[in-house]
Amino acid sequence: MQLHFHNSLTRRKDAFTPIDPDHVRLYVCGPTVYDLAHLGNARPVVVFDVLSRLLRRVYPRVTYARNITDVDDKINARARESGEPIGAITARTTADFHADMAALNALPPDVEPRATQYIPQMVGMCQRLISRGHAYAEQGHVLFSVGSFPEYGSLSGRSPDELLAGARVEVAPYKHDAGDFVLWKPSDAETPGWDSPWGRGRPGWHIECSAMSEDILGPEFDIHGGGHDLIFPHHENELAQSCCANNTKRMANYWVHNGMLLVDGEKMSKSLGNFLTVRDILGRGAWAGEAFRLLLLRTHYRSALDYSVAALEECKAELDDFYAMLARQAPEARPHLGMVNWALEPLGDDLNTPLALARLRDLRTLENVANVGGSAAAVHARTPFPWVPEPGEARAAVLEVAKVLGLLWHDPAEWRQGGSSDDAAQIEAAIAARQAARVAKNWAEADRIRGELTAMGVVLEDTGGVTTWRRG
RNA sequence: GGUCCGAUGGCCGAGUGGCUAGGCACGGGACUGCAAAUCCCCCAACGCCGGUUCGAUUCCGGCUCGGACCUCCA
Repeated sequence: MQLHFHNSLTRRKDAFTPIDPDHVRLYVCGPTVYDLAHLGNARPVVVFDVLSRLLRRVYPRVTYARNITDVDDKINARARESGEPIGAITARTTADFHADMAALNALPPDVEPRATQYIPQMVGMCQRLISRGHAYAEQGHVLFSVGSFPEYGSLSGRSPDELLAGARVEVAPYKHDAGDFVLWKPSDAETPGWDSPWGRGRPGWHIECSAMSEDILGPEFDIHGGGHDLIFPHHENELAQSCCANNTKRMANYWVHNGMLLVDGEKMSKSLGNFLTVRDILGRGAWAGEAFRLLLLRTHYRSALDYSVAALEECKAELDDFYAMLARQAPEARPHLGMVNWALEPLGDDLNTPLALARLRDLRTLENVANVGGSAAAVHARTPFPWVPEPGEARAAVLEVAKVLGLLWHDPAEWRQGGSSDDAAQIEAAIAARQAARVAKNWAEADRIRGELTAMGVVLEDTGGVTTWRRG
């Protein structure tokens, strides 16, 4: 399967050619751990989770690295405000992040480096940059010299002149040039710091990503991912730091950026204060994590996505339909490789998850038709050939495709009947009583029992002579 | 102000130089004792103005509106 990705470097969709086809290397910018993850933070995690699953399906070996930034002035500020020690803040927030992302079924990356473990590498990178003439030390700071790197601005499509013209901050006195950015900065006694050739200090502009990606993936790797808002200055600076320190051309060959999550048409961000945490969503019920994951995947990753509760509930209803199919008895079967590949094919075209989901629905319809009856003429018109599966075959294909999307991981019975499960026996007894009434053609009694169950929030489904139930 | 991205039916959302996805909602039907579940059918769209073309929702230009970035940001 030939993959294609939109590459921010070239601003077009490029065929993906790994540096080493036997080992694909992916780096994604992870969280700064000072607060709970909000919905916007979850988007890149889920998007690149699908990307990494796809890569693993296509290539024999994939290394996916995603950092934890646990040294940052936002963390320092939070510690000052709350009085909580920095280490406690970062440890707790990291654990919360892991739990929240697991609830979205995002697999852990292969490597999850922490900035505090890479201070020597960052210092070393600063030294290399200075010795190569790309950085200078001034008043305890180390600054990157933008003028030393003619390609600066190529990722974000800006010329250095434009960048200076648009600069809206005052130029610090220790900068030789207004566009220069801080790689290392001094720490006072109250601020965390490490010894360095320039005195006690701490990392500046996300040099940790450059140091860690080089250490783990090498000076040049395949894909660098993150949110669209990171292109400038974050990734532009990373690229400059890494290329100049390592004397390489690109750092990463493909730069992949996800669009922003919006709420009421505006970016969800901590600085705007309009954010909802992942935990807020998860609190809506056991279904909410998967519903939110589906919500993220039903829009193409590069588009803006406007969050709403109505959309989340629509996703829940759609998952109900999938789990209704999965809960039905069907023989074990092997997935039909041709149909699975047909459904997954859109993912190779710049991760077109909405189209893959449309095909997943078609596979669901085929299973329903095989199981419950009906016609699938409309589906057959779309599929590569009119596949008429035996019961269980399309179901197996659905699960295979869902694995790459990271969906449908719940137990179907648990999804449908979970929650307050202590009344399950009572419900089963009522269903048996109703069935007896139906056999006796005592419709009034059968409907009375069904009415009682409806009042309890239980929905009956009499499919194929078998009565199953779910919570409505 | 500069750079970039987007605008598709009631809502969400793919895609394509002609054959015009999919979902939700609405309406109709099949099935069912009645429902539910399931299946089928129907519905309706490409922001505005020009240009290129036999033909434009798709390509080009302009405009309007929305969003992102311009040294905190996923």
